[in-house]
Amino acid sequence: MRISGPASGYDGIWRIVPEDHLSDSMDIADDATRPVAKARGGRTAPTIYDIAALAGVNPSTVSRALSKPGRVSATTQKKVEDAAAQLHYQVNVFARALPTGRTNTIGLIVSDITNPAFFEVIRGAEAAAAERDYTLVLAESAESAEGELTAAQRMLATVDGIVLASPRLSDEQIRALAAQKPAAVINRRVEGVDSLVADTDAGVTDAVRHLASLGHTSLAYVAGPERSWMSARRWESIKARCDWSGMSATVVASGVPTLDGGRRAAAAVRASVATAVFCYNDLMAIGLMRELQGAGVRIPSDLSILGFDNIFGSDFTTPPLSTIKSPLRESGVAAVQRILEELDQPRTAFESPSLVTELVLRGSTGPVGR
Amino acid sequence: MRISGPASGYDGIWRIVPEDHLSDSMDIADDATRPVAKARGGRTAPTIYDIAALAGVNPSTVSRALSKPGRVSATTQKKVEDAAAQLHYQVNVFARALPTGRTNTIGLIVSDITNPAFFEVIRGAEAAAAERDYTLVLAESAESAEGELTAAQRMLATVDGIVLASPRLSDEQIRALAAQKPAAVINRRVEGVDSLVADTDAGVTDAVRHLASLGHTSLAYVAGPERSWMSARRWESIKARCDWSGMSATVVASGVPTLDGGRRAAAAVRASVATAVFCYNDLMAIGLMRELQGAGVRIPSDLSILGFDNIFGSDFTTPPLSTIKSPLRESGVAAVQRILEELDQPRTAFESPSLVTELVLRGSTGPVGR
DNA sequence: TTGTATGCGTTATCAA
DNA sequence: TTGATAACGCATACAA
Repeated sequence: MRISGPASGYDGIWRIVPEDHLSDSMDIADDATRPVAKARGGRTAPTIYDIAALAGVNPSTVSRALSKPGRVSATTQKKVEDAAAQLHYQVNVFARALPTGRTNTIGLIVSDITNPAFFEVIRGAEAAAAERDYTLVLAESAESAEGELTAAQRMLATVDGIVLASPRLSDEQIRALAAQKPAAVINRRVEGVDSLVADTDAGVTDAVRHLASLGHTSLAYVAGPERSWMSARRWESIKARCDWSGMSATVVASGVPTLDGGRRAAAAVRASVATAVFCYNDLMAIGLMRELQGAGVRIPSDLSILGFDNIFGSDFTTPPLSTIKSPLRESGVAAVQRILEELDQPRTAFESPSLVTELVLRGSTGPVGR
Repeated sequence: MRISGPASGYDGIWRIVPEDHLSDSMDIADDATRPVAKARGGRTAPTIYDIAALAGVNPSTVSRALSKPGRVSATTQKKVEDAAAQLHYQVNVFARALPTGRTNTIGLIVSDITNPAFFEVIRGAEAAAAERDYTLVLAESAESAEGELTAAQRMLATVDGIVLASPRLSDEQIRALAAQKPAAVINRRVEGVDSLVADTDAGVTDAVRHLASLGHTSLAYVAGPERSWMSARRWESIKARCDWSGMSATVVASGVPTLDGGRRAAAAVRASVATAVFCYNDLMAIGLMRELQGAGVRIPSDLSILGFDNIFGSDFTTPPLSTIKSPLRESGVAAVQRILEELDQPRTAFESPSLVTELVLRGSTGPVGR
């Protein structure tokens, strides 16, 4: 059991501060030396008491003026704002969080911070949060369900709501998390929890049709992690489409959704009869392609390869990777917007936005060889 | 001027939560439903008062037992810990930060969260922070000096120390920041501020020697942002080495340190007489290479290209990029360790660790053509 | 070693 | 509309 104390005060949290989109409303650029609470020089930050004294009103009035505009007369509102500006007042987030429990912060947990697939999810979520003056809080679970749960649990103590991107947790665990604070899940459907899931069928249908037109009749799927809901969905979608088209499809391997996972699937892929292979994501597709090319396999003439997501770098390869693009940014935006909605008025009905995938044809797919 | 209030409560901060390295000391994996402060169900988190009541001691004793081990008798220490464990107690970070001003948090500002070059800096910094039970806080400045200053300024209010990676700020601004709380700078030398800078000469020397042995006599350098201290350093290093070797070297362009910045430098590179070109970073090198290849230039037979950093994806290209690897992770680790040192005992002398670059030869460099 | 009392900066409740 | 005052949870100076 974890207890507090210096040796366990670490809550495993990183934070990221993007450029302030409200910069037009500030002028601190010429003054990097105004006081910060408990700063080095011993100077202390101005409080609402200082503002109150300067404006000639009560501190509680200052609090109202600054946090609940409209609950105070126009004249005192101005007096307070002027005084606050003059003192370079900045609210103490700790003091505010203490009585309210609110931090104007939303958590986002991704499984791997170095996976470019999450770039856009993060940026989308950040933009949606910033739009409403909220702060985004990221978590990395290192592809481990256990790490994910502890990260989420800790995060929950300091955020107003939480977004889980491609979680590895069980449905039950996710529901338990969602019971505590507003939550949303990306890339996975969980009964009873607001879920943002892209329609993979659209992209897969186009991809299979494309492969069929190229003469392929035997496909393979290099699966992602066993616990990945989305990996299962992608396989289902591929299988269904192949059945419909009269093509054969098999799962050849399963592993970590990284470059290395893709490399390790190379042997199994070569052993199969497939002439075209889908990979769970672009990272695996690139790893597979490079491993195969190293062994003399020509892409796409000997084998066609397709990925999912369309990440940074997927067009660096030779040939550039054909892939099924996911609405990553849109998912991040929608998830945060949903949390914000719940925060504004709890218990409103969730209406999932339409999120569609799209086939991006580049060079790694071609006519069936020989 | 910025004032507090709901419409401006956003402090532009994201947070990232990595897997907890202390997971062996906890057992919450089977219990995702214990109370969180101000949770949905209305349940409230246990406080030191609850622990005090259960252990039969005073709350202040609980506080001491949990935050300053050794200042309390062994028996009460155990009583308190047991009670805390039984209640699943988790310290309220806001309440702790209020009187102390300490958050056990260290800030890190990078210019672009999607630049893979920062992956290792981030992971290194995170690891060093986690090692000491500190939390890492990230900031993105979007390559803008102004955004960087506001991000840093805000971050300063909630962290114990700050790390600036490749900052675009002026030396003066950086010093002003460092005057407020412990600070460290990565990839740049700032007088009066602890700086972590890799020795570029080592890698450059090897690279120029390598190019000379391949018959090159005329080099070019595609510079990074004008305000980039490191870009200037790299150019100096290249120029000095070329002078020494009797080779000519020119700066052909300057721009944003991204794929696009590299692409835009293509025309200038073609117009130059150089047969080998260094780029400020791998991102630019890849952008340049792809743009050139699209125009029919063969790499490396028509032109040799070198990058800096050795980022994710730099080996995806054809040919794979030759580059000068930077000690990214080590820089992140060292910067955080330095901050921690300052926090432990202020005003200790700073001893910079040795950080060396290294030439990584791949396929983008070859014998001078024709 | 432990208990008492007070402060940290803000919000919220209640009167005026 | 505004002012006085009591939480919020923890740390700490001081007293015992």
